[in-house]
Amino acid sequence: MSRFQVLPEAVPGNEATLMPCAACDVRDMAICSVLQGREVDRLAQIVSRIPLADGQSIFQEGDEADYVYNILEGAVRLFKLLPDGRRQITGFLYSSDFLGLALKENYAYSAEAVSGAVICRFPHGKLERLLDEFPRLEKRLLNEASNELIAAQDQMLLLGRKTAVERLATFLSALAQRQDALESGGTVNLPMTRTDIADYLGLTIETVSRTFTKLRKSGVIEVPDAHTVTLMDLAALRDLTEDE
Amino acid sequence: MSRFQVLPEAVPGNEATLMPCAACDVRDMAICSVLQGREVDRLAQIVSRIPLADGQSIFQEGDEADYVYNILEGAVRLFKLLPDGRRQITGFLYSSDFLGLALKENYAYSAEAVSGAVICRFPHGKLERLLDEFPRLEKRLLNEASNELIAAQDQMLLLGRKTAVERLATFLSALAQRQDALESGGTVNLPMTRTDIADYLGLTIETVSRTFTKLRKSGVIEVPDAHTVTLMDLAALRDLTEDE
DNA sequence: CGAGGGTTTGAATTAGATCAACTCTCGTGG
DNA sequence: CCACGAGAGTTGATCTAATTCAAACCCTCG
Repeated sequence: MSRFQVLPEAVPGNEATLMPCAACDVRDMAICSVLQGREVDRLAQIVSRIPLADGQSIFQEGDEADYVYNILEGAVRLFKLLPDGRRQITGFLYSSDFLGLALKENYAYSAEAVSGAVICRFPHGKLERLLDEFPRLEKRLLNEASNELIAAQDQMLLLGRKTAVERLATFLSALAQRQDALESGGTVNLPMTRTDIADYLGLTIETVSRTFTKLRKSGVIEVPDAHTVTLMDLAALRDLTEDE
Repeated sequence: MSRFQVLPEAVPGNEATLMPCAACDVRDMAICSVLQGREVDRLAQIVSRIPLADGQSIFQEGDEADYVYNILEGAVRLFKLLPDGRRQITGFLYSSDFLGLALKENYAYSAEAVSGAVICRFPHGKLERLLDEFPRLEKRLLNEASNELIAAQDQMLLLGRKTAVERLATFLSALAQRQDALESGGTVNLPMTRTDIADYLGLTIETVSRTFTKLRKSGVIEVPDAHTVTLMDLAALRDLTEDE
């Protein structure tokens, strides 16, 4: 993979490089995994690998939806803004996630790199044609959309009805799941800032900070640095989510 | 249609009746609209028309997802519960809406009739087979899922960042859209209770009631009865949503 | 060493929740 | 025909979880 790596100093220019999908890190996890043998060659011809600077915009709400993406590395945030600047982050994407499910002619939300993001870009129109050719790909997307919808409903429950402690516990618990930190003592990486977490959980940055402190003082987590959480008592954390 | 009408007194028994899709009220709006000519006959063989008593459960979160549905008449609510009873309504469905997009083996949420609901039931497995046969149907579902995801993100913005007035204005404005009440003076029907609205908007029933009063006193709406809203100033209502 | 993000902590404020009446239907039955 | 009760909605008084305002406290990096 490293020979396709675009060096950090190349980032500002934002140059895309062609990439043989066969060598891709997320080949077996992303939507591409439903393609077999030579089928991926078709994909390889239409994708570009794009490294992003932290904070860099991928697209903005309202832009023409010309491309869809796979996340190869790092983290990405999706969000919507109100005219006065209030922001709601509707999701974080990590490596192997697909970006571009919810779209019509234009993107319904904005997307930005959080940290260390490298993405794989597909022209939307060409992907549509591939969908007709490979029904398995379409099935996979429908399945992906179904998962997204379930996650969205969980998030609505969180935003509409959960307390600050329940929100943060749910967030950390889901991250732990995603990062296979499945037992106490495990460690979870938070690539995003407290402001991002606040805008994702429908809270203010101060409340997020205070809630971290509360969890820390109650012995459920430790926070060696702002972007690392050690799970001291995963069962207790799960209890705090109030999920069944 | 009337000859397929199951009379109200038959509701408690919940009996399903076969139904020729050709005569269906929502034939041209629901997902069925992508099927042509004789294709719908295949559908007709696997569907049942089921009238529901108000408040009746369609399925519960965790149930095996054996069926998917179209709403033929009336309104349906989808919701999730926390163990202590807090409820978040994740959406209302109305006639021609599809129910069953977000599912794996089991339903991820519960569904109940709100009022006057009549639904059309498909065995999940048989629909899956139809999907393979009619790619257009699958495309339509993917498109439907995309719309749902966009709506879900709007709702996250509402729940995470909007004030009570903004939430109610957004809700009423969306209902007006759906019911083609596109100008001031138009009237909107609210099939659900204040409790339902509260659980949808992430508020309490008292706050919903006070917010209705506020909108009424400011001359934006009139409320002839609890289930009817007259739009006195649709532009002002739209402004209050804070959407662009 | 000093500047500027990002984060934490404290004190004061407030939007919305909670608690508590009270009203308005509407259906039931004496 | 009217009394009654139950469910749904409204309104008022009080409370509180989270926000807002304010001030430090890191770090890292030039």
